[in-house]
Amino acid sequence: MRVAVVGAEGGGLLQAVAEDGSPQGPPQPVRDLAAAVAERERADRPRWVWAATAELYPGLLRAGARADRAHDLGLTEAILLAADGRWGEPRSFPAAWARLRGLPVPDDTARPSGAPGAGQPALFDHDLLGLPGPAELLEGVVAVHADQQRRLAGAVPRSERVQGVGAGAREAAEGAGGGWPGGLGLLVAAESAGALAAVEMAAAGLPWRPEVHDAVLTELLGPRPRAGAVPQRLADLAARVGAAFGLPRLNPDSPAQVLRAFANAGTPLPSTRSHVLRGVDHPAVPLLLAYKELSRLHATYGWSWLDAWVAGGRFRPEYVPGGVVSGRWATRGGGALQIPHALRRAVVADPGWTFVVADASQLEPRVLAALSGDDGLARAAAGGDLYAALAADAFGGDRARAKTALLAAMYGGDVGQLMTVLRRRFPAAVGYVEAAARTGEEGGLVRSRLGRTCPPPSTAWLAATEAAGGLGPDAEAVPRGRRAARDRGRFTRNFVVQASAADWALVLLAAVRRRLAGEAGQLVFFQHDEVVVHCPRDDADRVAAEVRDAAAESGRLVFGDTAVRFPLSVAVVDCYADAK
DNA sequence: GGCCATAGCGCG
DNA sequence: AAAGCGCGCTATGGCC
Repeated sequence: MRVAVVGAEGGGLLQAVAEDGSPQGPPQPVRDLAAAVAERERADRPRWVWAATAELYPGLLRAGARADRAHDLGLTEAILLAADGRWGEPRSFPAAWARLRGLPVPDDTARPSGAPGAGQPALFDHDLLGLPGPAELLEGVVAVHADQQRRLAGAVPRSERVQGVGAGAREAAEGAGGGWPGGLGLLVAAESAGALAAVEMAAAGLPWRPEVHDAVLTELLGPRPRAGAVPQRLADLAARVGAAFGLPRLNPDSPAQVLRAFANAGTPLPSTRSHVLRGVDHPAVPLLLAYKELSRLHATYGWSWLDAWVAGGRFRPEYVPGGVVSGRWATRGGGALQIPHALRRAVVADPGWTFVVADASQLEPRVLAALSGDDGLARAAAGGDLYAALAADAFGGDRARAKTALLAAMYGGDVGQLMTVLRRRFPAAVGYVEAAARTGEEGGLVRSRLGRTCPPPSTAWLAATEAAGGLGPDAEAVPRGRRAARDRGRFTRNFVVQASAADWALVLLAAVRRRLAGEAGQLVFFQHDEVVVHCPRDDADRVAAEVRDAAAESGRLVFGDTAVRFPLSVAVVDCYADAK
């Protein structure tokens, strides 16, 4: 059971549609959309079909209407277009509808920034679309949904549709148990569930104690300075860095000035990166390293961040599901996915509540094992410490070398000998990523386990590689083209692993969300391979068990029958900093 | 004044 | 030990 929905001046329109998108009754006008949605949710638990979860759901949720399932037309359109190699085309609902009707396609307009909920974006305003009213808007939602269901039914997992995929990739994919387990349906459902979770997490907020944050800053930087002033500790360090060079006016934030200072001191450096500085013997180095670390903390997550992003004891980032090409999430403002470990002290559960923090251990190598169907790697991934098992199996017990080799296989580093060992012992796994790299170098497309598709090469890339292969290329064109090809190979090599890991994590998130429905506990954070649930202390053990079950469920749904395990490390802690 | 590229580093 | 992948964010510094 599906119900298409559009909002209109507080009320809205609902219309039941079948699985294939055909209407199953007349449009039903409602005066109070949230009340109508809540009632229908209780009665039928339908899948809500709407233009964009991020636009419609926050208001519904605020008014008390929680949705269990959705079909987000914009997110689905993006997945379908990408699967066809059509990356640059606008993917919003209005764009999809315009394409369907053969009308000029509007650009994807950026959502206005600002406080969540403030100023409703006009993206789906019927006036802007030149439409007579919400009835026509509903017609569009129904039509685009039906079209997407047709395209989803036709999106058969056949890798030969992918340009440039060599036989190796095809065999590797099929050897793993056959491409996408259920077409793109699972991906689309998980993407929409993720969008619901994102809105709910933004509404719940991550518990955040401003006084603890302030105490951490004060301990590291000195007391909060007046607006615009530099904290004492930073001013001291900057002065001492300057003194070490005999340059009192040196600005440590300026790489150019710092490079000049080192050059004048007889130590020319390629850059002022920390790892370069660490190899330099000069009295300014430790001061500079300390300055850089504290300066970053102050600039990015200092008192102004606290003022801007924490209110009422909650940090409310704006998540952007599917914001990364690999399907990982991004955030808009607040830097929620880069919170420094030092500040996780400030993430403290409410009285009587606690956090269940669960993160997937060694997710990407496990994903590679499951993707490639490599028996040896799957054996190593069947237990707790994959790298230790790998080391015992093929690297004479040297865990560090085993880890380096496997990371290089997934990311494209050059580790010479280690790769030879890896290739001999785990031919399917290495073959899988190398086929993906070859496809990328040739300009082809690769896909995640659930069918999320990488972007095609840019026109600049095509120009660079064509210039290198053309007749009488100039001397610089050849290395430039080769470099472009290699760069893209590393991207697609990594894409198949990172994006499949994102598939798994997204399905995990959806499974956790479903298991928590009706419970007191709430998802409050999701970071690539990690979920955080805020729950009453008495529920923590049950929540931890649910999260573990959700991980096993995600493994089955995404990878089917595999020996590979996806263990979670689960911590029940009152403070986020105490997890792992 | 705003815009943009670059450098650098936080997270996974 | 560092580097290979994906991001967001800030400061600098050149440009219009």
